[in-house]
Amino acid sequence: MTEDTQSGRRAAPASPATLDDVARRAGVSPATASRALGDHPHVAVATRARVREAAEALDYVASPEATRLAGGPTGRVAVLVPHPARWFFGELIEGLEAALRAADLDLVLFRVGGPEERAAFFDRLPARRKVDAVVVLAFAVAEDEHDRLASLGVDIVVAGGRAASYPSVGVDDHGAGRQAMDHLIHLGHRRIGMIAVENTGRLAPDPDGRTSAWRAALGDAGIAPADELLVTVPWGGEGGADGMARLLGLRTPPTAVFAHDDETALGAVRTLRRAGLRVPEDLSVIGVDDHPLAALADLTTVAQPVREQGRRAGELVAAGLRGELRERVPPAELLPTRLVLRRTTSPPGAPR
Amino acid sequence: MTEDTQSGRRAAPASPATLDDVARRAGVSPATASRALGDHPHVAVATRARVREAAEALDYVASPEATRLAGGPTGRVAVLVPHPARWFFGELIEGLEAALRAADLDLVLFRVGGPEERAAFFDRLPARRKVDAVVVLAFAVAEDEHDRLASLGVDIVVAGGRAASYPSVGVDDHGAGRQAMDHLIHLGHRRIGMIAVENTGRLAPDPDGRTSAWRAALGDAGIAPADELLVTVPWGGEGGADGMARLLGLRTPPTAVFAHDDETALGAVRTLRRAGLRVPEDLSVIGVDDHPLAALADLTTVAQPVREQGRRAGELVAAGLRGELRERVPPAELLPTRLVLRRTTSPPGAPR
DNA sequence: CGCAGCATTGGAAGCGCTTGCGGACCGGTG
DNA sequence: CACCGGTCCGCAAGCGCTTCCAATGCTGCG
Repeated sequence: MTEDTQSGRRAAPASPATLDDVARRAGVSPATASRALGDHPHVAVATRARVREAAEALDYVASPEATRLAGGPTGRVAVLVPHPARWFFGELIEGLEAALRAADLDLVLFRVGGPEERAAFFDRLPARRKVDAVVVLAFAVAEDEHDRLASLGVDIVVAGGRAASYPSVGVDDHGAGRQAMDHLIHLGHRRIGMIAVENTGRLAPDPDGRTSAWRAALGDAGIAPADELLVTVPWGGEGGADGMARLLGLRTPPTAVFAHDDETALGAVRTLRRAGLRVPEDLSVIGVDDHPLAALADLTTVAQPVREQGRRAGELVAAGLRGELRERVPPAELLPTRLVLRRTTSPPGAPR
Repeated sequence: MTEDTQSGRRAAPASPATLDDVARRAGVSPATASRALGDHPHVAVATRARVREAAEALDYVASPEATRLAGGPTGRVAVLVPHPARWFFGELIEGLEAALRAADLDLVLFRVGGPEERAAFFDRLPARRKVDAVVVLAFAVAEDEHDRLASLGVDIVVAGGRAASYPSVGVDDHGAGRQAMDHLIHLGHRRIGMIAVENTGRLAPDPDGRTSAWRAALGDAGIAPADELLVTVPWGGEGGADGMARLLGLRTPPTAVFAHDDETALGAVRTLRRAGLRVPEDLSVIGVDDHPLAALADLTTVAQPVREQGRRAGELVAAGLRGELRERVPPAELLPTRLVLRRTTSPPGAPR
């Protein structure tokens, strides 16, 4: 901390160039400089160029604080994520980050995982006065939370799911579920179990999409959905393992299982392996997501473009901030999902 | 946009209470209000209380922009992360977020994954003037990058690895590697392969830690490390699968393999399964991390407290910002790793 | 050739908060 | 009783940038 070496002046950070510096260097007033840099109309091209040059030369970066204080946007968007460490959310974040970066927006992360964290966020609203928009990652916003969010007075977009009152981009969970179920049914399965995950903290905007698909697909195939075949577990591999164990404990276990997601499915597979059952010969398993490790486990699944969902959401935010899509009805974009055949599904009671 | 209802002033979001409002309500000057709220000395207790009340009543939140503009800190810390979607980084982020939130600091995420992204970041330095500190997540900062970072003029902390010039918190990679290797050697393995991962983008502050452990452990056991047993692959399950395939292609394949991390190990396991080999009967595999899915695959591994590393780094940042640890030598905290025995390792050529 | 009309640009007023400076007051001291 | 050293508190000057308003200089049309 005592290295004010070179020429006595500290490194750049001590006093970054200000707009005034740029203006002076370009030989214009700060007002004009501001307009030039901000791409405002009514600035001569030559002037604009000169200012740009000066800014460049001085390595100028506007102080976001001052900009904001004076009425401009903050250039920041809050991202509310339940579980940053889970693959699904991580992908969403990556996509989002790419889009936001392209739009020159900063991503401020807020975790809203457990109930307390979540309550704390909506209560204290730490993002208040700090961002231009907020992106909600795959969780349903409750009525009261909706109000709190509204009090931020900024645009809101949902990624990784649908939401009634906000623009959103996600996949058709019910449709994805149908793809999985139809595959199983086409293979000839009649007794199909479902491992759903608990909706703690009201995760997933469309919590029942996949489960309802299970029910609907069965119904359409003329099979009465037996309630005992639907088990609900905590999210994760362990949950999936437990769920599978419960299913195996039934008088007549299913011949195939549709797991809410790949990690749950992987857990189910472990239980089967440990029980000495072969997959898919003895029991088929299918998940949703196309998690990278699902490929390693040769898990058949319904893939969804997660990163893409994040990216689109980011673009939506950027567009909104640019003033576009302002008056339009909240668009709900649905990206396509597709069945990925691997080796955990096969006709019942038959190898291959 | 046309609801300027009540007495001409917009709804709450449009005009949050300002310090002036608070001051007026408390019957003092803004200056005093500021001091009262800021816990400055020389403010009568009664006054302070009155201001506090007023602030409370008005649901006042200082405008961070104004605060900062007037000289305060930004209350934000930049987090540089290569791959947000990978489990390791996700965990790091979760831990970091928790610590920063506790310190009332916002987390601004910057991805520095691919070479271009990385160059872009260090070139444009989008975090400039926007944060009070930066946390580097598990990648080695190059010389020139170091300089750029320094030009930000803020504290820097490394999480998930070691770094010569910055305070850091991570694990002893070499030590972790030794734990894995020693386990294999104790089991009686002599011919042990290593699947290392490419250090693209100069990831991992201590890129050679685990590999050097492989070499050292072998040497200490009186075994000459055969170069053919060391294969380097791109990070990920597929890489691990390829690496294993290469190892199997050797004239004399190893009887055990130490994979750089769990995902790589999982890939190796798949190759073995597909080759019809049994794990661990025919070949033992061990990884590092204790990825949640490693448990599902019954993978033996060396666990490292990832989230904890993030948390500690966050605390370090907070402490630094509070002015503590200012003059101390950059501390390099090393958290403990531990061997987690599961079912992918056993004595060579012998089940169980 | 004169004037309206528009493109440009500068002046200046803040945005909301922190703080140096100094005034008003109070109790204590010589 | 005048004066000193504090304690409290208000004034006002910015922090760096945006934007309203007005001023300037041209251009083009009647």
